[in-house]
This record gives sequence, structure tokens and C-alpha cells, in this order.
Amino acid sequence: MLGYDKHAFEPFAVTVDLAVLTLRAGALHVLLVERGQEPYAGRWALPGGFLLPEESAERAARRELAEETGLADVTGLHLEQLRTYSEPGRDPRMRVVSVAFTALLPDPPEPHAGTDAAEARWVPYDKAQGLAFDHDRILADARERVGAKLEYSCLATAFCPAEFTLGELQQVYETVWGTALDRPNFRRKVLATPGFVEAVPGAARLTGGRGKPAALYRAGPATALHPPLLRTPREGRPA
Amino acid sequence: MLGYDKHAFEPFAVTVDLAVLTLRAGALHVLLVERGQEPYAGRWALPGGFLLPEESAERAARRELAEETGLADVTGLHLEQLRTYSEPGRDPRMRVVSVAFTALLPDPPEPHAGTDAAEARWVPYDKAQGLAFDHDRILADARERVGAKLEYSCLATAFCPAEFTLGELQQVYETVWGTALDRPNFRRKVLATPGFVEAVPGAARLTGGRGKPAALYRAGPATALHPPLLRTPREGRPA
DNA sequence: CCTTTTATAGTCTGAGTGACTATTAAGGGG
DNA sequence: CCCCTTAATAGTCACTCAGACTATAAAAGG
Repeated sequence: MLGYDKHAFEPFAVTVDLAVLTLRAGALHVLLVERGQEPYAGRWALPGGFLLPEESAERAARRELAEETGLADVTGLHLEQLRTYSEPGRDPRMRVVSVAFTALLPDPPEPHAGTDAAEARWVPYDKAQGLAFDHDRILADARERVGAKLEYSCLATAFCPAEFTLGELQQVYETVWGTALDRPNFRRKVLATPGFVEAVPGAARLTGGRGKPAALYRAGPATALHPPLLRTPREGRPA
Repeated sequence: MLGYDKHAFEPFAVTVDLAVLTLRAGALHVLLVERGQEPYAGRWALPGGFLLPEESAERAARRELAEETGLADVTGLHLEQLRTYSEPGRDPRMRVVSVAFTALLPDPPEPHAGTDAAEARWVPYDKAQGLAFDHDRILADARERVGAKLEYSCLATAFCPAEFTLGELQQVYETVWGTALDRPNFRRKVLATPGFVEAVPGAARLTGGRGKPAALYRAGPATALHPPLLRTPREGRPA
């Protein structure tokens, strides 16, 4: 930040990359685009693009999110900076510094190919491997972060539509964590956390199939979970 | 990431900024440099600098950390990416994208002015306001992040020397959180967490002053705290 | 020797969670 | 129509853990 006149400095290309996650048919999916040209032609990649001259990374990310998903309104969607990837050589053509973001979507709309994307498609997380550039790592970091944030934040509702059942909310946790949760205990925990969810007053109910209809809830005003909803304890993982 | 040939793109200057934190005399301190030239001449700022052409942000941050602290070996220090700041206009001269890092130091060594820093000094966190650029916000974000990570990681030992007493470790929590903790309870919790700390075998003890000498501990192999050591519950803060 | 100071040990209680069982309210098939 | 299945919701029990304490141990100082 100091001494611009004492150091020569290299200009860098700056991009944003988006790990757009959603839940589809009970499985975690990620939005990918197929590359039309070298390098990595024909390979899948995270959507993204260059920062415009008068745009912050956050604005660029939301612009790209709208372009790639084809959604008219992306203002309500959860979009969060993940981290920045700057290894020299991560792009074979030139020095590119990429600010990665994670976006969470409730309902999976059909993706709309952006102006510079050959094709955009929802791909199950487990099949999203061998991506271009260092996008495998970015995607893994995004999933890791989301899984961790489910523990101590109310982020899970970002995967749900405006009104949802507690069973749907529980499925978010189970899908992202890959573990089964006890339904009564989950319910007790969620309802005991003030501001996490609030019941839809009209005693509305939803028929998903056979069983007893479930009450509907909306996301509440809270953003943090105190105390947290912990995953199965495991041994020391990188902090 | 796609279509480099279809979009023109702006070159950006990319820097790293460091929030170097330590505990000195029971208070949180941050390493600041005094700016020698416009803009913000005479104001304090976080240390930082440009990425070299063949250097990742992480490498640049560690290089700057060594330069600014004057320490011969900074390999063991905790250094972690915080987030990237990219608002247009955050630097009045040009478009600068800055990758911010947080570094934690055990013992506060006398800072050594780097080649491009007029002066470097440890400043109490509470007096570090009115910094140049958006460094007030970066510093606040760093403190927020560190405080949160103390809850669910073993990060606190990064503030301590190689061997420390449980009282010193507790002071880390109390200083960063600004709350008092019950000593027996803190001790019970830390010792019950496997891998957090391990006793120095030689029954070594340290005399800090009058009272009973305290046993010495080293940082253990664990990095995560399960279950976490929670702060006083408060209402929904931004996740 | 007694007081002060700090570390360490131990106790008690209530909140929160995991593992269950029971009940309610729907649909479907004979 | 009755029974079976399915899924939501209610409730129980025991164990763990954290907060609030009290008690003891080991040093320094007067």
C-alpha cells in the first residue's frame, strides 16, 4: 500500500469465479459452464468473468450470477466472498488473480448460457471433477465453507424457497453434511433457536406426498446460531 | 474465467495488506506504518505492498510480514487470508485490488521499518483509528474474524510463545473478546479438549510473580475445537 | 507466622443434546 | 371402509457439559 513510486508493479488481470450451489432432487448441485476454447476447451468450469473497470468484486460476482443463472432478480440470493486465488500459473496464458464467491440458490432454475459461456448446466457435486484451472479446489473450498457455516449460522434457509417445511430444512443439513439427523431432535433445536425460523401464521400446510402435512415456516431475522448445531465431532481439521 | 478474447479487460494493481496482531501488556496491538507521502501522508496504515510478478498473495504476505516485523524467521507464524477489498476508489490514485491477511504473533518484537515504510510501530487496537484508505474496515474485519475463530479453533496458541501457562492462554481469550472468564472452568475446558495443549513433561514451571507457580504447556496438534468454546451468547450478528 | 496472590482441585446445578417411544394426520389398497 | 404405510409432531430419559461456586496448594512479602 505504500511507496507506489518506489516499486515497479505488475498489472494483473482480476476475475471473479462463482461456486453456485443448490439442492436438486436431494443432492448438492453446482452450476458449471462448458469451455469453448483453449485452454481447457471442452472442460467444465465455474462461471466467472473479468471485473469491469468501475466495479467491485462483489458487484461483478452478482452481475455474473444474474447472467449465468438467467434469473431476473438475484438481489435476494446469498452471495459471499470465499477467498482469493493468486498462484502464478493457475491460468496458463497470463497472470490472473481470481476472487472466488459462493452463491446459494433455493430453487434450481434452468440455467441460461451467458454471453460468453458455451453452455451452463447444473451438475451433481460428486460428478463435478476435473474442472478447468484450479476450480476443483475452489469448489471443494466452497463446499467446505458452506458445511462449516451451517453449524453456526442460519445459512441453511438460503437453500430453501420462501416457505418451507422443517423436513426440507433438515434435508439441507443432511445433504450438505452427508449425515442423517434425528428428526425430532432437529425440530426441537431449530424451534428453540429464536429467530431462525418463524411459522407461517395462516396455519398453511403443504402436501408433498402421503404422510401428515407439515407446517410451513419462513426464514427468521436471526443470522447466527447460538449455540451452534454441531456436526458429528471429528478430529482436528484445518481451522 | 471464460472468453478472454471476447471481453476487453482492465489491468489492476494487486497488493496485500496485513493486519498483524499481537498481545502486549494485556492489550491487543496492531502493527502500523506511518505513510510518508500522499495520499494520506502522515497517517497510519496497515503494512503491505504489491505482489511481485511471480508471487502468490500468500507468498507476498509472508514476505511483507518478514520485512515489516524485522523477524528473521516468520515461517512458524500464523498467517491467514482474510478477504479481498476491491471497491473502486479505495485508493484515490488508481484501481487497486488488495488481498488482506491476518497475522498473529506471540511475542511483540520491536518492529523494523521495511524498505518502503517510513516507520513501523505497535499501536494499541483501540487507538488504531483513522487509518489510511479502507484500513479501518480491514482491521475491524480482522479482529472480528480472530475473535470468532477463537471459539472453534485452537488459534489462541498463535498469540503465545512456545511454552505458556494456562493463565496466559486465558488472557488471550479475555483480551480479544473483552470479557472475563472463570479460571477453573477455562482450565477444565482446555485440558478436556484433546490435542489443544500438552503439558511440558519436565514438570517445568514459571515464576511470573508472587503466587503459586504455573505449569507450562505447549500447543498441541489439534487445530479445531469440538465442541467449541463459546463467547457469551449474543443476538444475531452477521454470519 | 500470617497475609496476599495465583494455580489447581472439586462440587453442584441447569441447559442442551442424543437416543428413543408415542401420537396424529394424511394417502392407498384391499 | 378398514387397515397399513408414511411422515409430522409430541414427549421422555439419561448423559454431557458449562456456569457458578468453594476449597486447597504453593509461592512471595512483610
